[in-house]
Amino acid sequence: MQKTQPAPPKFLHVQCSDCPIRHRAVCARCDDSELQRLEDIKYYRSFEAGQTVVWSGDPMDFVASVVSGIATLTQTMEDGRRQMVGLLLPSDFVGRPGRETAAYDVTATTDLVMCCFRKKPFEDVMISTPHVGQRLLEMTLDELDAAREWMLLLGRKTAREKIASLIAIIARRDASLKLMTAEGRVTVDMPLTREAMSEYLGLTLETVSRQMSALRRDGVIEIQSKRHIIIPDFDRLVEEAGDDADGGFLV
Amino acid sequence: MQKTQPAPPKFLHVQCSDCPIRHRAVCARCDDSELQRLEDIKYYRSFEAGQTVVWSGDPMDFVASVVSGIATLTQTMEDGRRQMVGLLLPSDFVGRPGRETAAYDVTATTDLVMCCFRKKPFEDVMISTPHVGQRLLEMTLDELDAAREWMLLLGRKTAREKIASLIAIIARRDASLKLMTAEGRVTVDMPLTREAMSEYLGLTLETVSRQMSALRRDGVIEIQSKRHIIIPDFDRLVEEAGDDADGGFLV
DNA sequence: GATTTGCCTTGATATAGATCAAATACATGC
DNA sequence: GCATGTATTTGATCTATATCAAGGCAAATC
Repeated sequence: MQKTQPAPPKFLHVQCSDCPIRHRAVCARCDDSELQRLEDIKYYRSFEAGQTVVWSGDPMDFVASVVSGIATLTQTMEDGRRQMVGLLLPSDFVGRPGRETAAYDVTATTDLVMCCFRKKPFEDVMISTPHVGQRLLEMTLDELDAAREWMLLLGRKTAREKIASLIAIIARRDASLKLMTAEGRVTVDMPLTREAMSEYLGLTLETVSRQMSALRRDGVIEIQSKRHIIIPDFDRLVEEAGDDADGGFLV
Repeated sequence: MQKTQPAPPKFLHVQCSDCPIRHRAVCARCDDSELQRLEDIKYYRSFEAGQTVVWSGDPMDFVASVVSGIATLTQTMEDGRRQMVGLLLPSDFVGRPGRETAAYDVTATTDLVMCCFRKKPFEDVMISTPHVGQRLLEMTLDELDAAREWMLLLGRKTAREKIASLIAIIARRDASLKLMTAEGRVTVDMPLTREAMSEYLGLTLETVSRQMSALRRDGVIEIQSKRHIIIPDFDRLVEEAGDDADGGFLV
Protein backbone atom coordinates (compact mmCIF):
# COMPACT_ATOMS: atom_id res chain seq x y z
CA MET A 1 0.00 0.00 0.00
CA GLN A 2 2.29 2.74 -1.26
CA LYS A 3 1.19 6.29 -0.90
CA THR A 4 0.66 8.01 -4.23
CA GLN A 5 0.98 11.71 -3.72
CA PRO A 6 -2.20 13.65 -4.30
CA ALA A 7 -1.94 16.03 -7.22
CA PRO A 8 -0.96 19.57 -6.30
CA PRO A 9 -4.00 21.82 -5.99
CA LYS A 10 -5.28 23.04 -9.31
CA PHE A 11 -7.33 26.16 -9.36
CA LEU A 12 -9.91 24.90 -11.75
CA HIS A 13 -12.91 27.11 -12.10
CA VAL A 14 -15.57 24.54 -12.61
CA GLN A 15 -18.82 26.25 -13.28
CA CYS A 16 -22.00 24.60 -12.14
CA SER A 17 -25.16 25.77 -13.83
CA ASP A 18 -27.03 26.91 -10.77
CA CYS A 19 -24.37 27.13 -8.09
CA PRO A 20 -20.67 27.72 -8.49
CA ILE A 21 -19.67 25.38 -5.72
CA ARG A 22 -22.53 22.92 -5.28
CA HIS A 23 -21.74 23.03 -1.61
CA ARG A 24 -25.03 22.47 0.13
CA ALA A 25 -23.58 23.47 3.47
CA VAL A 26 -22.55 26.84 2.27
CA CYS A 27 -24.67 28.31 -0.41
CA ALA A 28 -28.38 27.85 -0.12
CA ARG A 29 -28.67 30.45 -2.86
CA CYS A 30 -25.96 31.43 -5.25
CA ASP A 31 -26.30 35.10 -4.52
CA ASP A 32 -25.89 34.55 -0.79
CA SER A 33 -23.89 37.35 0.72
CA GLU A 34 -21.40 35.18 2.57
CA LEU A 35 -20.50 33.57 -0.72
CA GLN A 36 -18.31 36.60 -1.33
CA ARG A 37 -16.40 35.85 1.81
CA LEU A 38 -16.11 32.17 0.91
CA GLU A 39 -14.73 33.07 -2.50
CA ASP A 40 -11.58 34.12 -0.70
CA ILE A 41 -11.00 30.85 1.09
CA LYS A 42 -12.02 28.27 -1.44
CA TYR A 43 -10.07 26.54 -4.17
CA TYR A 44 -10.58 23.56 -6.43
CA ARG A 45 -8.57 20.37 -6.59
CA SER A 46 -8.91 17.56 -9.06
CA PHE A 47 -7.85 13.95 -8.81
CA GLU A 48 -7.65 11.07 -11.20
CA ALA A 49 -9.55 7.85 -10.62
CA GLY A 50 -7.67 5.77 -8.08
CA GLN A 51 -5.73 8.64 -6.54
CA THR A 52 -5.75 9.17 -2.81
CA VAL A 53 -6.96 12.52 -1.54
CA VAL A 54 -5.64 12.05 2.01
CA TRP A 55 -4.49 9.12 4.08
CA SER A 56 -5.97 8.40 7.47
CA GLY A 57 -3.86 10.11 10.08
CA ASP A 58 -2.33 12.65 7.72
CA PRO A 59 -2.86 16.33 8.44
CA MET A 60 -5.89 17.75 6.66
CA ASP A 61 -6.16 21.49 6.71
CA PHE A 62 -9.31 21.80 4.63
CA VAL A 63 -12.91 20.74 4.44
CA ALA A 64 -14.42 20.14 1.02
CA SER A 65 -17.45 19.27 -0.99
CA VAL A 66 -17.52 17.03 -4.02
CA VAL A 67 -18.16 18.94 -7.21
CA SER A 68 -18.05 16.04 -9.65
CA GLY A 69 -17.01 12.41 -9.49
CA ILE A 70 -17.04 10.02 -6.57
CA ALA A 71 -14.88 9.69 -3.48
CA THR A 72 -14.87 7.08 -0.73
CA LEU A 73 -13.95 7.06 2.93
CA THR A 74 -12.31 3.79 3.96
CA GLN A 75 -11.00 2.32 7.17
CA THR A 76 -8.17 -0.19 7.08
CA MET A 77 -7.21 -2.69 9.74
CA GLU A 78 -3.59 -3.57 10.43
CA ASP A 79 -3.80 -6.80 8.47
CA GLY A 80 -5.28 -5.03 5.46
CA ARG A 81 -8.98 -5.74 5.86
CA ARG A 82 -10.82 -2.73 4.49
CA GLN A 83 -14.30 -1.36 5.09
CA MET A 84 -15.75 1.57 3.23
CA VAL A 85 -17.50 3.90 5.68
CA GLY A 86 -18.48 6.75 3.41
CA LEU A 87 -19.47 7.16 -0.22
CA LEU A 88 -19.31 10.76 -1.40
CA LEU A 89 -21.31 11.82 -4.41
CA PRO A 90 -21.45 15.34 -5.86
CA SER A 91 -22.56 17.90 -3.25
CA ASP A 92 -21.46 15.69 -0.36
CA PHE A 93 -19.26 17.16 2.30
CA VAL A 94 -16.07 15.76 3.78
CA GLY A 95 -13.90 16.88 6.65
CA ARG A 96 -14.64 17.87 10.16
CA PRO A 97 -14.36 21.35 11.57
CA GLY A 98 -12.11 21.18 14.60
CA ARG A 99 -10.16 18.10 13.58
CA GLU A 100 -6.54 18.39 12.52
CA THR A 101 -5.96 15.06 10.79
CA ALA A 102 -7.98 12.84 8.50
CA ALA A 103 -9.76 10.00 10.29
CA TYR A 104 -10.17 7.86 7.14
CA ASP A 105 -8.50 7.25 3.82
CA VAL A 106 -10.20 9.46 1.26
CA THR A 107 -9.90 8.06 -2.26
CA ALA A 108 -11.07 9.21 -5.68
CA THR A 109 -13.03 6.31 -7.14
CA THR A 110 -13.62 8.13 -10.41
CA ASP A 111 -12.04 11.32 -11.72
CA LEU A 112 -12.90 13.80 -9.03
CA VAL A 113 -13.15 17.53 -8.51
CA MET A 114 -13.48 18.87 -5.01
CA CYS A 115 -14.18 22.35 -3.82
CA CYS A 116 -11.95 22.88 -0.79
CA PHE A 117 -12.12 25.48 1.97
CA ARG A 118 -9.18 26.17 4.20
CA LYS A 119 -10.30 24.94 7.58
CA LYS A 120 -9.55 27.91 9.83
CA PRO A 121 -11.34 30.50 7.70
CA PHE A 122 -14.21 28.07 7.17
CA GLU A 123 -14.60 27.68 10.92
CA ASP A 124 -14.70 31.44 11.24
CA VAL A 125 -17.47 31.63 8.67
CA MET A 126 -19.34 28.93 10.57
CA ILE A 127 -19.21 30.94 13.77
CA SER A 128 -20.18 34.23 12.19
CA THR A 129 -22.87 32.73 9.95
CA PRO A 130 -25.20 30.49 11.95
CA HIS A 131 -27.09 29.09 9.02
CA VAL A 132 -23.90 27.59 7.60
CA GLY A 133 -23.53 25.59 10.77
CA GLN A 134 -27.22 24.72 10.75
CA ARG A 135 -26.97 23.41 7.23
CA LEU A 136 -23.90 21.39 8.18
CA LEU A 137 -25.79 19.92 11.14
CA GLU A 138 -28.61 18.93 8.83
CA MET A 139 -26.20 17.24 6.44
CA THR A 140 -24.40 15.47 9.26
CA LEU A 141 -27.69 14.15 10.63
CA ASP A 142 -28.53 12.88 7.15
CA GLU A 143 -25.18 11.13 6.98
CA LEU A 144 -25.75 9.60 10.40
CA ASP A 145 -29.08 8.21 9.22
CA ALA A 146 -27.37 6.81 6.13
CA ALA A 147 -24.66 5.26 8.30
CA ARG A 148 -27.32 3.57 10.43
CA GLU A 149 -29.06 2.17 7.39
CA TRP A 150 -25.65 0.94 6.28
CA MET A 151 -25.14 -0.72 9.67
CA LEU A 152 -28.34 -2.72 9.22
CA LEU A 153 -27.05 -3.80 5.83
CA LEU A 154 -23.66 -4.85 7.19
CA GLY A 155 -24.96 -6.58 10.28
CA ARG A 156 -28.06 -8.39 9.10
CA LYS A 157 -28.51 -8.57 5.35
CA THR A 158 -27.58 -11.51 3.14
CA ALA A 159 -25.10 -11.05 0.31
CA ARG A 160 -27.94 -10.92 -2.21
CA GLU A 161 -29.81 -8.32 -0.18
CA LYS A 162 -26.65 -6.29 0.21
CA ILE A 163 -26.07 -6.13 -3.53
CA ALA A 164 -29.69 -5.25 -4.23
CA SER A 165 -29.56 -2.56 -1.54
CA LEU A 166 -26.42 -1.00 -2.96
CA ILE A 167 -27.84 -0.86 -6.47
CA ALA A 168 -31.00 0.73 -5.10
CA ILE A 169 -28.98 3.28 -3.14
CA ILE A 170 -26.92 4.26 -6.15
CA ALA A 171 -30.01 4.39 -8.34
CA ARG A 172 -31.83 6.65 -5.90
CA ARG A 173 -28.96 9.09 -5.71
CA ASP A 174 -27.90 8.87 -9.31
CA ALA A 175 -28.99 11.72 -11.53
CA SER A 176 -29.93 9.16 -14.15
CA LEU A 177 -32.79 8.18 -11.89
CA LYS A 178 -34.60 10.75 -13.97
CA LEU A 179 -34.33 8.29 -16.80
CA MET A 180 -36.91 6.10 -15.11
CA THR A 181 -39.62 5.26 -17.60
CA ALA A 182 -43.31 4.84 -16.98
CA GLU A 183 -43.03 1.12 -16.23
CA GLY A 184 -40.37 1.79 -13.62
CA ARG A 185 -37.43 0.79 -15.80
CA VAL A 186 -34.27 2.54 -14.58
CA THR A 187 -30.78 2.86 -16.05
CA VAL A 188 -28.04 3.16 -13.45
CA ASP A 189 -24.49 4.23 -13.96
CA MET A 190 -22.64 2.04 -11.45
CA PRO A 191 -19.52 3.97 -10.57
CA LEU A 192 -17.89 1.30 -8.38
CA THR A 193 -15.65 -1.62 -9.29
CA ARG A 194 -16.50 -5.03 -7.88
CA GLU A 195 -13.76 -4.49 -5.36
CA ALA A 196 -15.17 -1.14 -4.23
CA MET A 197 -18.60 -2.73 -3.98
CA SER A 198 -17.16 -5.49 -1.80
CA GLU A 199 -15.56 -2.88 0.46
CA TYR A 200 -18.87 -1.09 0.75
CA LEU A 201 -20.79 -4.26 1.53
CA GLY A 202 -18.41 -6.15 3.78
CA LEU A 203 -18.09 -9.02 1.28
CA THR A 204 -15.36 -10.44 -0.93
CA LEU A 205 -15.32 -9.38 -4.54
CA GLU A 206 -15.98 -12.97 -5.63
CA THR A 207 -19.22 -13.01 -3.66
CA VAL A 208 -20.19 -9.68 -5.18
CA SER A 209 -19.59 -11.06 -8.65
CA ARG A 210 -21.52 -14.25 -7.98
CA GLN A 211 -24.51 -12.39 -6.56
CA MET A 212 -24.52 -9.90 -9.42
CA SER A 213 -24.67 -12.89 -11.76
CA ALA A 214 -27.45 -14.45 -9.70
CA LEU A 215 -29.52 -11.24 -9.77
CA ARG A 216 -28.99 -11.06 -13.52
CA ARG A 217 -30.01 -14.73 -13.94
CA ASP A 218 -33.15 -14.03 -11.92
CA GLY A 219 -34.07 -11.00 -13.99
CA VAL A 220 -33.74 -8.49 -11.16
CA ILE A 221 -31.11 -6.53 -13.06
CA GLU A 222 -29.67 -6.45 -16.56
CA ILE A 223 -25.95 -5.86 -16.93
CA GLN A 224 -25.37 -3.80 -20.04
CA SER A 225 -21.70 -3.24 -19.44
CA LYS A 226 -19.59 -3.45 -16.31
CA ARG A 227 -20.54 0.04 -15.26
CA HIS A 228 -24.01 0.17 -16.70
CA ILE A 229 -26.97 -1.57 -15.10
CA ILE A 230 -30.63 -1.63 -16.02
CA ILE A 231 -33.28 -2.19 -13.40
CA PRO A 232 -36.38 -3.53 -15.18
CA ASP A 233 -38.55 -3.21 -12.09
CA PHE A 234 -37.43 -0.95 -9.30
CA ASP A 235 -40.00 -2.24 -6.82
CA ARG A 236 -38.77 -5.78 -7.38
CA LEU A 237 -35.22 -4.63 -6.64
CA VAL A 238 -36.29 -2.92 -3.44
CA GLU A 239 -38.05 -6.11 -2.41
CA GLU A 240 -34.86 -8.08 -3.00
CA ALA A 241 -33.04 -5.53 -0.86
CA GLY A 242 -35.16 -6.53 2.13
CA ASP A 243 -36.22 -2.96 2.82
CA ASP A 244 -39.65 -1.85 3.90
CA ALA A 245 -41.68 -0.40 1.05
CA ASP A 246 -39.69 2.80 1.16
CA GLY A 247 -38.62 3.11 4.75
CA GLY A 248 -35.06 4.17 5.24
CA PHE A 249 -32.53 5.36 2.73
CA LEU A 250 -32.97 8.79 4.05
CA VAL A 251 -30.07 10.24 2.11
CA MET B 1 -43.87 -7.88 18.91
CA GLN B 2 -46.65 -6.20 20.87
CA LYS B 3 -46.30 -2.58 21.71
CA THR B 4 -46.02 -1.93 25.43
CA GLN B 5 -47.13 1.60 26.07
CA PRO B 6 -44.40 3.88 27.39
CA ALA B 7 -45.08 5.11 30.88
CA PRO B 8 -46.81 8.48 31.12
CA PRO B 9 -44.30 11.29 31.61
CA LYS B 10 -43.17 11.63 35.20
CA PHE B 11 -41.84 14.95 36.28
CA LEU B 12 -38.93 13.60 38.24
CA HIS B 13 -36.50 16.23 39.31
CA VAL B 14 -33.31 14.29 39.17
CA GLN B 15 -30.52 16.43 40.42
CA CYS B 16 -27.09 16.01 38.92
CA SER B 17 -24.23 17.37 40.97
CA ASP B 18 -22.84 19.75 38.40
CA CYS B 19 -25.56 20.04 35.81
CA PRO B 20 -29.29 19.65 36.28
CA ILE B 21 -29.85 17.98 32.96
CA ARG B 22 -26.54 16.47 31.93
CA HIS B 23 -27.43 17.54 28.45
CA ARG B 24 -24.15 18.29 26.80
CA ALA B 25 -25.87 19.93 23.87
CA VAL B 26 -27.61 22.48 25.96
CA CYS B 27 -25.75 23.58 29.01
CA ALA B 28 -22.06 24.14 28.64
CA ARG B 29 -22.25 25.76 32.06
CA CYS B 30 -24.95 25.30 34.57
CA ASP B 31 -25.53 29.00 35.02
CA ASP B 32 -25.95 29.53 31.30
CA SER B 33 -28.58 32.11 30.64
CA GLU B 34 -30.58 30.06 28.17
CA LEU B 35 -30.95 27.40 30.77
CA GLN B 36 -33.72 29.52 32.22
CA ARG B 37 -35.55 29.34 28.96
CA LEU B 38 -34.97 25.61 28.72
CA GLU B 39 -36.43 25.11 32.17
CA ASP B 40 -39.79 25.95 30.67
CA ILE B 41 -39.70 23.36 27.93
CA LYS B 42 -38.05 20.40 29.57
CA TYR B 43 -39.47 17.53 31.55
CA TYR B 44 -38.26 14.20 32.82
CA ARG B 45 -39.53 10.76 31.89
CA SER B 46 -38.52 7.46 33.38
CA PHE B 47 -38.79 3.97 31.98
CA GLU B 48 -38.32 0.51 33.36
CA ALA B 49 -35.80 -1.89 31.87
CA GLY B 50 -37.28 -3.40 28.72
CA GLN B 51 -39.83 -0.67 28.10
CA THR B 52 -40.03 0.98 24.72
CA VAL B 53 -39.60 4.74 24.61
CA VAL B 54 -40.90 5.13 21.05
CA TRP B 55 -41.46 2.83 18.12
CA SER B 56 -39.97 3.53 14.74
CA GLY B 57 -42.48 5.49 12.70
CA ASP B 58 -44.45 6.78 15.68
CA PRO B 59 -44.74 10.52 16.15
CA MET B 60 -42.02 11.91 18.39
CA ASP B 61 -42.55 15.45 19.53
CA PHE B 62 -39.48 15.75 21.70
CA VAL B 63 -35.73 15.45 21.69
CA ALA B 64 -34.01 14.16 24.81
CA SER B 65 -30.81 13.36 26.56
CA VAL B 66 -30.16 10.34 28.74
CA VAL B 67 -29.85 11.26 32.40
CA SER B 68 -29.26 7.77 33.79
CA GLY B 69 -29.50 4.25 32.47
CA ILE B 70 -29.05 2.95 28.95
CA ALA B 71 -31.19 3.16 25.85
CA THR B 72 -30.75 1.62 22.43
CA LEU B 73 -31.77 2.54 18.91
CA THR B 74 -32.70 -0.50 16.85
CA GLN B 75 -33.79 -1.13 13.30
CA THR B 76 -36.04 -4.07 12.51
CA MET B 77 -36.54 -5.76 9.16
CA GLU B 78 -39.92 -7.09 8.11
CA ASP B 79 -38.96 -10.66 8.97
CA GLY B 80 -37.79 -9.67 12.43
CA ARG B 81 -34.04 -9.42 11.96
CA ARG B 82 -32.83 -6.68 14.25
CA GLN B 83 -29.73 -4.51 14.25
CA MET B 84 -28.86 -2.07 16.97
CA VAL B 85 -27.71 1.21 15.43
CA GLY B 86 -27.28 3.35 18.52
CA LEU B 87 -26.28 2.80 22.13
CA LEU B 88 -27.15 5.73 24.37
CA LEU B 89 -25.34 6.20 27.64
CA PRO B 90 -25.90 9.04 30.11
CA SER B 91 -25.45 12.46 28.48
CA ASP B 92 -26.14 11.07 24.99
CA PHE B 93 -28.68 12.82 22.85
CA VAL B 94 -31.55 11.31 20.89
CA GLY B 95 -34.00 12.77 18.44
CA ARG B 96 -33.60 14.94 15.43
CA PRO B 97 -34.66 18.56 15.16
CA GLY B 98 -36.90 18.89 12.16
CA ARG B 99 -38.15 15.30 12.09
CA GLU B 100 -41.70 14.48 13.05
CA THR B 101 -41.50 10.73 13.64
CA ALA B 102 -38.99 8.38 15.21
CA ALA B 103 -36.71 6.69 12.69
CA TYR B 104 -35.75 3.83 15.02
CA ASP B 105 -37.15 1.86 17.92
CA VAL B 106 -35.87 3.45 21.11
CA THR B 107 -35.76 0.99 24.01
CA ALA B 108 -34.76 1.24 27.65
CA THR B 109 -32.18 -1.50 28.22
CA THR B 110 -31.90 -0.71 31.91
CA ASP B 111 -34.07 1.49 34.07
CA LEU B 112 -33.84 4.81 32.33
CA VAL B 113 -34.39 8.49 33.01
CA MET B 114 -34.47 10.90 30.11
CA CYS B 115 -34.58 14.65 30.06
CA CYS B 116 -36.96 15.61 27.29
CA PHE B 117 -37.45 18.89 25.48
CA ARG B 118 -40.54 19.61 23.46
CA LYS B 119 -39.30 19.78 19.91
CA LYS B 120 -40.73 23.04 18.65
CA PRO B 121 -39.48 25.17 21.55
CA PHE B 122 -36.14 23.36 21.41
CA GLU B 123 -35.79 24.25 17.75
CA ASP B 124 -36.51 27.85 18.60
CA VAL B 125 -33.75 27.81 21.20
CA MET B 126 -31.42 26.31 18.62
CA ILE B 127 -32.09 29.11 16.21
CA SER B 128 -31.79 31.88 18.76
CA THR B 129 -28.78 30.38 20.51
CA PRO B 130 -26.08 29.42 18.02
CA HIS B 131 -23.84 27.61 20.44
CA VAL B 132 -26.58 25.09 21.21
CA GLY B 133 -26.61 24.14 17.55
CA GLN B 134 -22.83 24.12 17.45
CA ARG B 135 -22.67 21.76 20.38
CA LEU B 136 -25.25 19.53 18.74
CA LEU B 137 -23.19 19.49 15.55
CA GLU B 138 -20.14 18.44 17.51
CA MET B 139 -22.06 15.63 19.19
CA THR B 140 -23.53 14.49 15.89
CA LEU B 141 -20.08 14.39 14.29
CA ASP B 142 -18.87 12.30 17.22
CA GLU B 143 -21.78 9.93 16.73
CA LEU B 144 -21.00 9.69 13.03
CA ASP B 145 -17.41 8.73 13.83
CA ALA B 146 -18.67 6.10 16.26
CA ALA B 147 -21.08 4.79 13.62
CA ARG B 148 -18.20 4.44 11.16
CA GLU B 149 -16.10 2.54 13.67
CA TRP B 150 -19.14 0.35 14.22
CA MET B 151 -19.42 -0.24 10.47
CA LEU B 152 -15.85 -1.56 10.37
CA LEU B 153 -16.77 -3.89 13.22
CA LEU B 154 -19.91 -5.15 11.48
CA GLY B 155 -18.37 -5.52 8.05
CA ARG B 156 -14.94 -6.92 8.70
CA LYS B 157 -14.33 -8.17 12.21
CA THR B 158 -14.56 -11.78 13.37
CA ALA B 159 -16.99 -12.75 16.12
CA ARG B 160 -14.16 -12.85 18.63
CA GLU B 161 -12.93 -9.40 17.60
CA LYS B 162 -16.47 -8.04 17.74
CA ILE B 163 -16.93 -9.19 21.33
CA ALA B 164 -13.56 -7.85 22.40
CA SER B 165 -14.34 -4.54 20.69
CA LEU B 166 -17.69 -4.19 22.41
CA ILE B 167 -16.21 -4.87 25.83
CA ALA B 168 -13.49 -2.31 25.15
CA ILE B 169 -16.06 0.26 24.01
CA ILE B 170 -18.18 -0.21 27.11
CA ALA B 171 -15.12 -0.15 29.34
CA ARG B 172 -13.89 3.09 27.80
CA ARG B 173 -17.21 4.81 28.29
CA ASP B 174 -18.07 3.27 31.62
CA ALA B 175 -17.52 5.42 34.65
CA SER B 176 -15.96 2.43 36.35
CA LEU B 177 -13.03 2.84 33.99
CA LYS B 178 -11.75 4.94 36.83
CA LEU B 179 -11.39 1.72 38.74
CA MET B 180 -8.47 0.76 36.56
CA THR B 181 -5.59 -0.23 38.75
CA ALA B 182 -1.91 0.31 38.14
CA GLU B 183 -1.44 -2.95 36.25
CA GLY B 184 -4.27 -2.06 33.89
CA ARG B 185 -6.88 -4.29 35.55
CA VAL B 186 -10.37 -2.94 34.85
CA THR B 187 -13.80 -3.82 36.20
CA VAL B 188 -16.62 -3.29 33.74
CA ASP B 189 -20.31 -3.16 34.43
CA MET B 190 -21.73 -4.80 31.31
CA PRO B 191 -25.22 -3.38 30.97
CA LEU B 192 -26.34 -5.50 28.00
CA THR B 193 -27.87 -8.95 27.86
CA ARG B 194 -26.38 -11.49 25.49
CA GLU B 195 -29.25 -10.76 23.16
CA ALA B 196 -28.62 -7.02 23.20
CA MET B 197 -24.94 -7.72 22.58
CA SER B 198 -25.84 -9.88 19.60
CA GLU B 199 -28.03 -7.10 18.21
CA TYR B 200 -25.18 -4.65 18.62
CA LEU B 201 -22.66 -6.95 16.93
CA GLY B 202 -24.68 -8.50 14.13
CA LEU B 203 -24.32 -12.00 15.58
CA THR B 204 -26.62 -14.58 17.15
CA LEU B 205 -26.75 -14.72 20.92
CA GLU B 206 -25.33 -18.25 20.84
CA THR B 207 -22.22 -17.02 19.07
CA VAL B 208 -21.90 -14.20 21.60
CA SER B 209 -22.09 -16.69 24.44
CA ARG B 210 -19.55 -19.04 22.87
CA GLN B 211 -17.06 -16.27 22.20
CA MET B 212 -17.47 -14.87 25.70
CA SER B 213 -16.63 -18.33 27.00
CA ALA B 214 -13.65 -18.55 24.65
CA LEU B 215 -12.30 -15.19 25.80
CA ARG B 216 -12.72 -16.31 29.40
CA ARG B 217 -10.96 -19.62 28.68
CA ASP B 218 -8.09 -17.70 27.09
CA GLY B 219 -7.76 -15.34 30.04
CA VAL B 220 -8.70 -12.20 28.11
CA ILE B 221 -11.62 -11.54 30.45
CA GLU B 222 -12.94 -12.86 33.75
CA ILE B 223 -16.69 -13.18 34.14
CA GLN B 224 -17.62 -12.38 37.71
CA SER B 225 -21.33 -12.41 37.14
CA LYS B 226 -23.39 -12.00 34.00
CA ARG B 227 -23.27 -8.25 34.20
CA HIS B 228 -19.84 -7.89 35.75
CA ILE B 229 -16.64 -8.41 33.79
CA ILE B 230 -13.01 -8.01 34.77
CA ILE B 231 -10.38 -7.18 32.20
CA PRO B 232 -7.03 -8.33 33.58
CA ASP B 233 -5.05 -6.60 30.82
CA PHE B 234 -6.72 -3.86 28.85
CA ASP B 235 -4.03 -3.76 26.15
CA ARG B 236 -4.48 -7.46 25.55
CA LEU B 237 -8.20 -6.90 25.08
CA VAL B 238 -7.61 -4.08 22.61
CA GLU B 239 -5.27 -6.34 20.68
CA GLU B 240 -7.95 -9.01 20.51
CA ALA B 241 -10.33 -6.35 19.22
CA GLY B 242 -8.15 -5.90 16.16
CA ASP B 243 -7.89 -2.15 16.66
CA ASP B 244 -4.79 -0.09 16.11
CA ALA B 245 -3.01 0.79 19.32
CA ASP B 246 -5.62 3.41 20.14
CA GLY B 247 -6.86 4.57 16.76
CA GLY B 248 -10.57 4.93 16.49
CA PHE B 249 -13.22 4.75 19.17
CA LEU B 250 -13.56 8.43 18.98
CA VAL B 251 -16.60 8.57 21.19
C1' DG C 1 -2.70 -7.87 -34.89
C1' DA C 2 -0.44 -9.63 -30.80
C1' DT C 3 0.45 -8.89 -25.99
C1' DT C 4 -0.09 -7.15 -21.74
C1' DT C 5 -2.90 -5.58 -18.01
C1' DG C 6 -6.72 -4.96 -15.19
C1' DC C 7 -11.19 -6.38 -14.16
C1' DC C 8 -14.44 -9.81 -13.79
C1' DT C 9 -16.48 -14.52 -13.64
C1' DT C 10 -16.73 -19.20 -12.37
C1' DG C 11 -15.47 -23.52 -9.99
C1' DA C 12 -13.94 -26.43 -6.01
C1' DT C 13 -13.35 -26.57 -1.32
C1' DA C 14 -12.99 -24.89 3.51
C1' DT C 15 -14.86 -22.70 7.53
C1' DA C 16 -16.95 -19.27 10.64
C1' DG C 17 -21.02 -18.52 12.29
C1' DA C 18 -26.07 -19.79 12.04
C1' DT C 19 -29.53 -22.91 13.34
C1' DC C 20 -31.76 -26.38 15.98
C1' DA C 21 -31.96 -28.60 20.37
C1' DA C 22 -30.99 -29.56 25.17
C1' DA C 23 -29.16 -28.76 29.46
C1' DT C 24 -27.83 -25.63 33.13
C1' DA C 25 -27.75 -21.43 35.96
C1' DC C 26 -30.09 -17.81 38.09
C1' DA C 27 -33.68 -14.94 39.86
C1' DT C 28 -38.27 -14.45 41.87
C1' DG C 29 -42.08 -15.61 44.38
C1' DC C 30 -44.16 -18.91 47.42
C1' DG D 1 -36.18 -24.94 50.38
C1' DC D 2 -38.98 -25.48 46.11
C1' DA D 3 -41.32 -24.23 41.84
C1' DT D 4 -41.38 -21.40 37.87
C1' DG D 5 -39.71 -18.76 34.26
C1' DT D 6 -36.01 -16.41 31.97
C1' DA D 7 -31.19 -15.95 30.57
C1' DT D 8 -27.23 -18.37 29.43
C1' DT D 9 -24.26 -22.05 28.06
C1' DT D 10 -23.11 -25.95 25.39
C1' DG D 11 -23.53 -29.49 21.72
C1' DA D 12 -24.48 -31.26 16.92
C1' DT D 13 -25.19 -30.06 12.48
C1' DC D 14 -25.89 -27.09 8.48
C1' DT D 15 -24.99 -23.40 5.23
C1' DA D 16 -23.67 -18.93 3.42
C1' DT D 17 -19.79 -16.86 2.43
C1' DA D 18 -14.66 -16.94 2.29
C1' DT D 19 -10.72 -18.77 0.24
C1' DC D 20 -7.89 -20.68 -3.29
C1' DA D 21 -7.35 -21.26 -8.13
C1' DA D 22 -8.22 -20.95 -13.01
C1' DG D 23 -10.02 -18.71 -16.98
C1' DG D 24 -12.23 -15.11 -19.81
C1' DC D 25 -12.83 -10.58 -21.75
C1' DA D 26 -11.95 -5.98 -23.26
C1' DA D 27 -9.23 -1.91 -23.22
C1' DA D 28 -4.61 -0.21 -23.56
C1' DT D 29 0.06 -0.72 -25.36
C1' DC D 30 3.37 -2.27 -28.36
